[in-house]
Amino acid sequence: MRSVDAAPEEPTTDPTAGRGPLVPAPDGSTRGRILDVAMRRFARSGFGASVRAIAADAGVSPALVIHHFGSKDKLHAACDEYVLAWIRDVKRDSIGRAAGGNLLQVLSAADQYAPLVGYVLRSLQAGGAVGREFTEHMIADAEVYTSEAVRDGVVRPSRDEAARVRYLVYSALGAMLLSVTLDPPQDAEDVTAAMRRFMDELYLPMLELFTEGFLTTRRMLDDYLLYVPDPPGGAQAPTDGTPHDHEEEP
Amino acid sequence: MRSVDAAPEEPTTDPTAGRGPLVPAPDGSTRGRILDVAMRRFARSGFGASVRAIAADAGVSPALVIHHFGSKDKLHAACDEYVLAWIRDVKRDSIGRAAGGNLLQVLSAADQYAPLVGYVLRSLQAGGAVGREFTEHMIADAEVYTSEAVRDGVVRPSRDEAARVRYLVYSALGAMLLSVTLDPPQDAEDVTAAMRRFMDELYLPMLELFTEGFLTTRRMLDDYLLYVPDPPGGAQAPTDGTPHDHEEEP
DNA sequence: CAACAGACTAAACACGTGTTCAATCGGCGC
DNA sequence: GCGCCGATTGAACACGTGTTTAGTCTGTTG
Repeated sequence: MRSVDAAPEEPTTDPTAGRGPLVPAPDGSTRGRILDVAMRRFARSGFGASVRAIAADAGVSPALVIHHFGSKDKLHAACDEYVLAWIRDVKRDSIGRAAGGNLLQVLSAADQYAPLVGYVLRSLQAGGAVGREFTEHMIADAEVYTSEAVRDGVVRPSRDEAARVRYLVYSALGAMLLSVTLDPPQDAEDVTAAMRRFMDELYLPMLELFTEGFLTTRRMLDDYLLYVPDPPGGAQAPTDGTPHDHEEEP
Repeated sequence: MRSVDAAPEEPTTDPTAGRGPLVPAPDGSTRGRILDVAMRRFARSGFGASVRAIAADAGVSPALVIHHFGSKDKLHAACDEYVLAWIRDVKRDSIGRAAGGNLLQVLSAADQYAPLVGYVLRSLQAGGAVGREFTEHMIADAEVYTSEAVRDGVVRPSRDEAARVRYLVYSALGAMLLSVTLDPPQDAEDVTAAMRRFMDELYLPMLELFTEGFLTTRRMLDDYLLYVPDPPGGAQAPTDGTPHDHEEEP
């Protein structure tokens, strides 16, 4: 019997409610519910969250979560799989609609993804498997998008496409991570709001940098290219042949 | 950023080679020794390191470190002060020599700073006071340097200088943090080596982006500038929260 | 019904943690 | 000598942790 004398919280239930799409409805099983609240608790409090806290969230005894998952580490691993599957779903769906572009934007756009985003950030912070895999996903996607954009002529080619993509993803992801780490939202559920705020504030400088650059002179780049053995890829970049509007201010 | 304007010789320059005054010599006192090893242990193992481990490193009993510092939290605070003072010293010294430029570069150049760098990274990771203050230092410095560079005509002006500086610092710091988090050096003492490797690998795309930009068309930037209330001109901060949420294009 | 299986729990176990306590040791002033 | 005080310690305390154990309950199957 699940009388559970004191279950003060767990207002977050109502699993199959008229929620938006793409939130995995936990099946009726207790195991599924534990998995769901564990993932949310990890997202909110970090992976140091105690088994007892998770059990309380789910309204069960600590022994039961061990009974179902074997150990806390295995529960952690199960949560990792859970959010990776969730991410795959979101990605597949966002490919369907023309949204395409940036997974980060899609995720931060809807509050329903707050636990997902929180979990990913926690994993990035801890150097966990989910963080690593998420980064690889983003790099792989960005590689496709940039190569298309280069082909279409809206993005400049690079002397080392792989390195550029890695740099861009690391910068974007790292800046975001640093921002929410140094200035965390008081209500831990508002991580998506914090991300939107971050984007709103820093979108202009990013756009400026991407279209106008930062330096006015090519000297640093040319000097670097001069004395450094050229990078691996055979991809050549414009030396002077491709004229750019770069030369003056509007 | 490595300044390449000089002759094409590898950075054997190493502005701090052969001298040691920039690593604070712990005074003879046991308390000083404990503080020093505690800071190093925190840098190597994170702030979850146990008092017992620190005591073992210092060759004393756990009770003694509590006796000298009152509690683990106070020891943590003392370590924060310790590394902040250290950073101030490094900065003051690096201003003396023409190195000037980037604190990150100076710090990652010399292995003697490995504990300092490690500690700062741990603090950034944990959202601690040192991380926050270090970021503010970097932003303040970058503001000075960029304004000088803009005045000298080697850097383009921005529509929002403060936001740009913040964006650049967050990107650089965040990318670095993410890199060492996702791919940590096995020997935790080699964090400076990992940073140098990171810089070597990603310096080209950064330089490319800074001098040539990323996009070939101004459309995105112009569109953004069109429908967004123009950002404060006089180095002002963004207006407030929720200024212009979702709009639809006409 | 009896028997088995699995969900579930209360209580305890084993361990690591930060911290405290009482007691030494060693030097310095009187 | 005495007395005092800080440095230093081994042992314990109080607590939180993940996990185990023994047991109860419920449902299903023969």
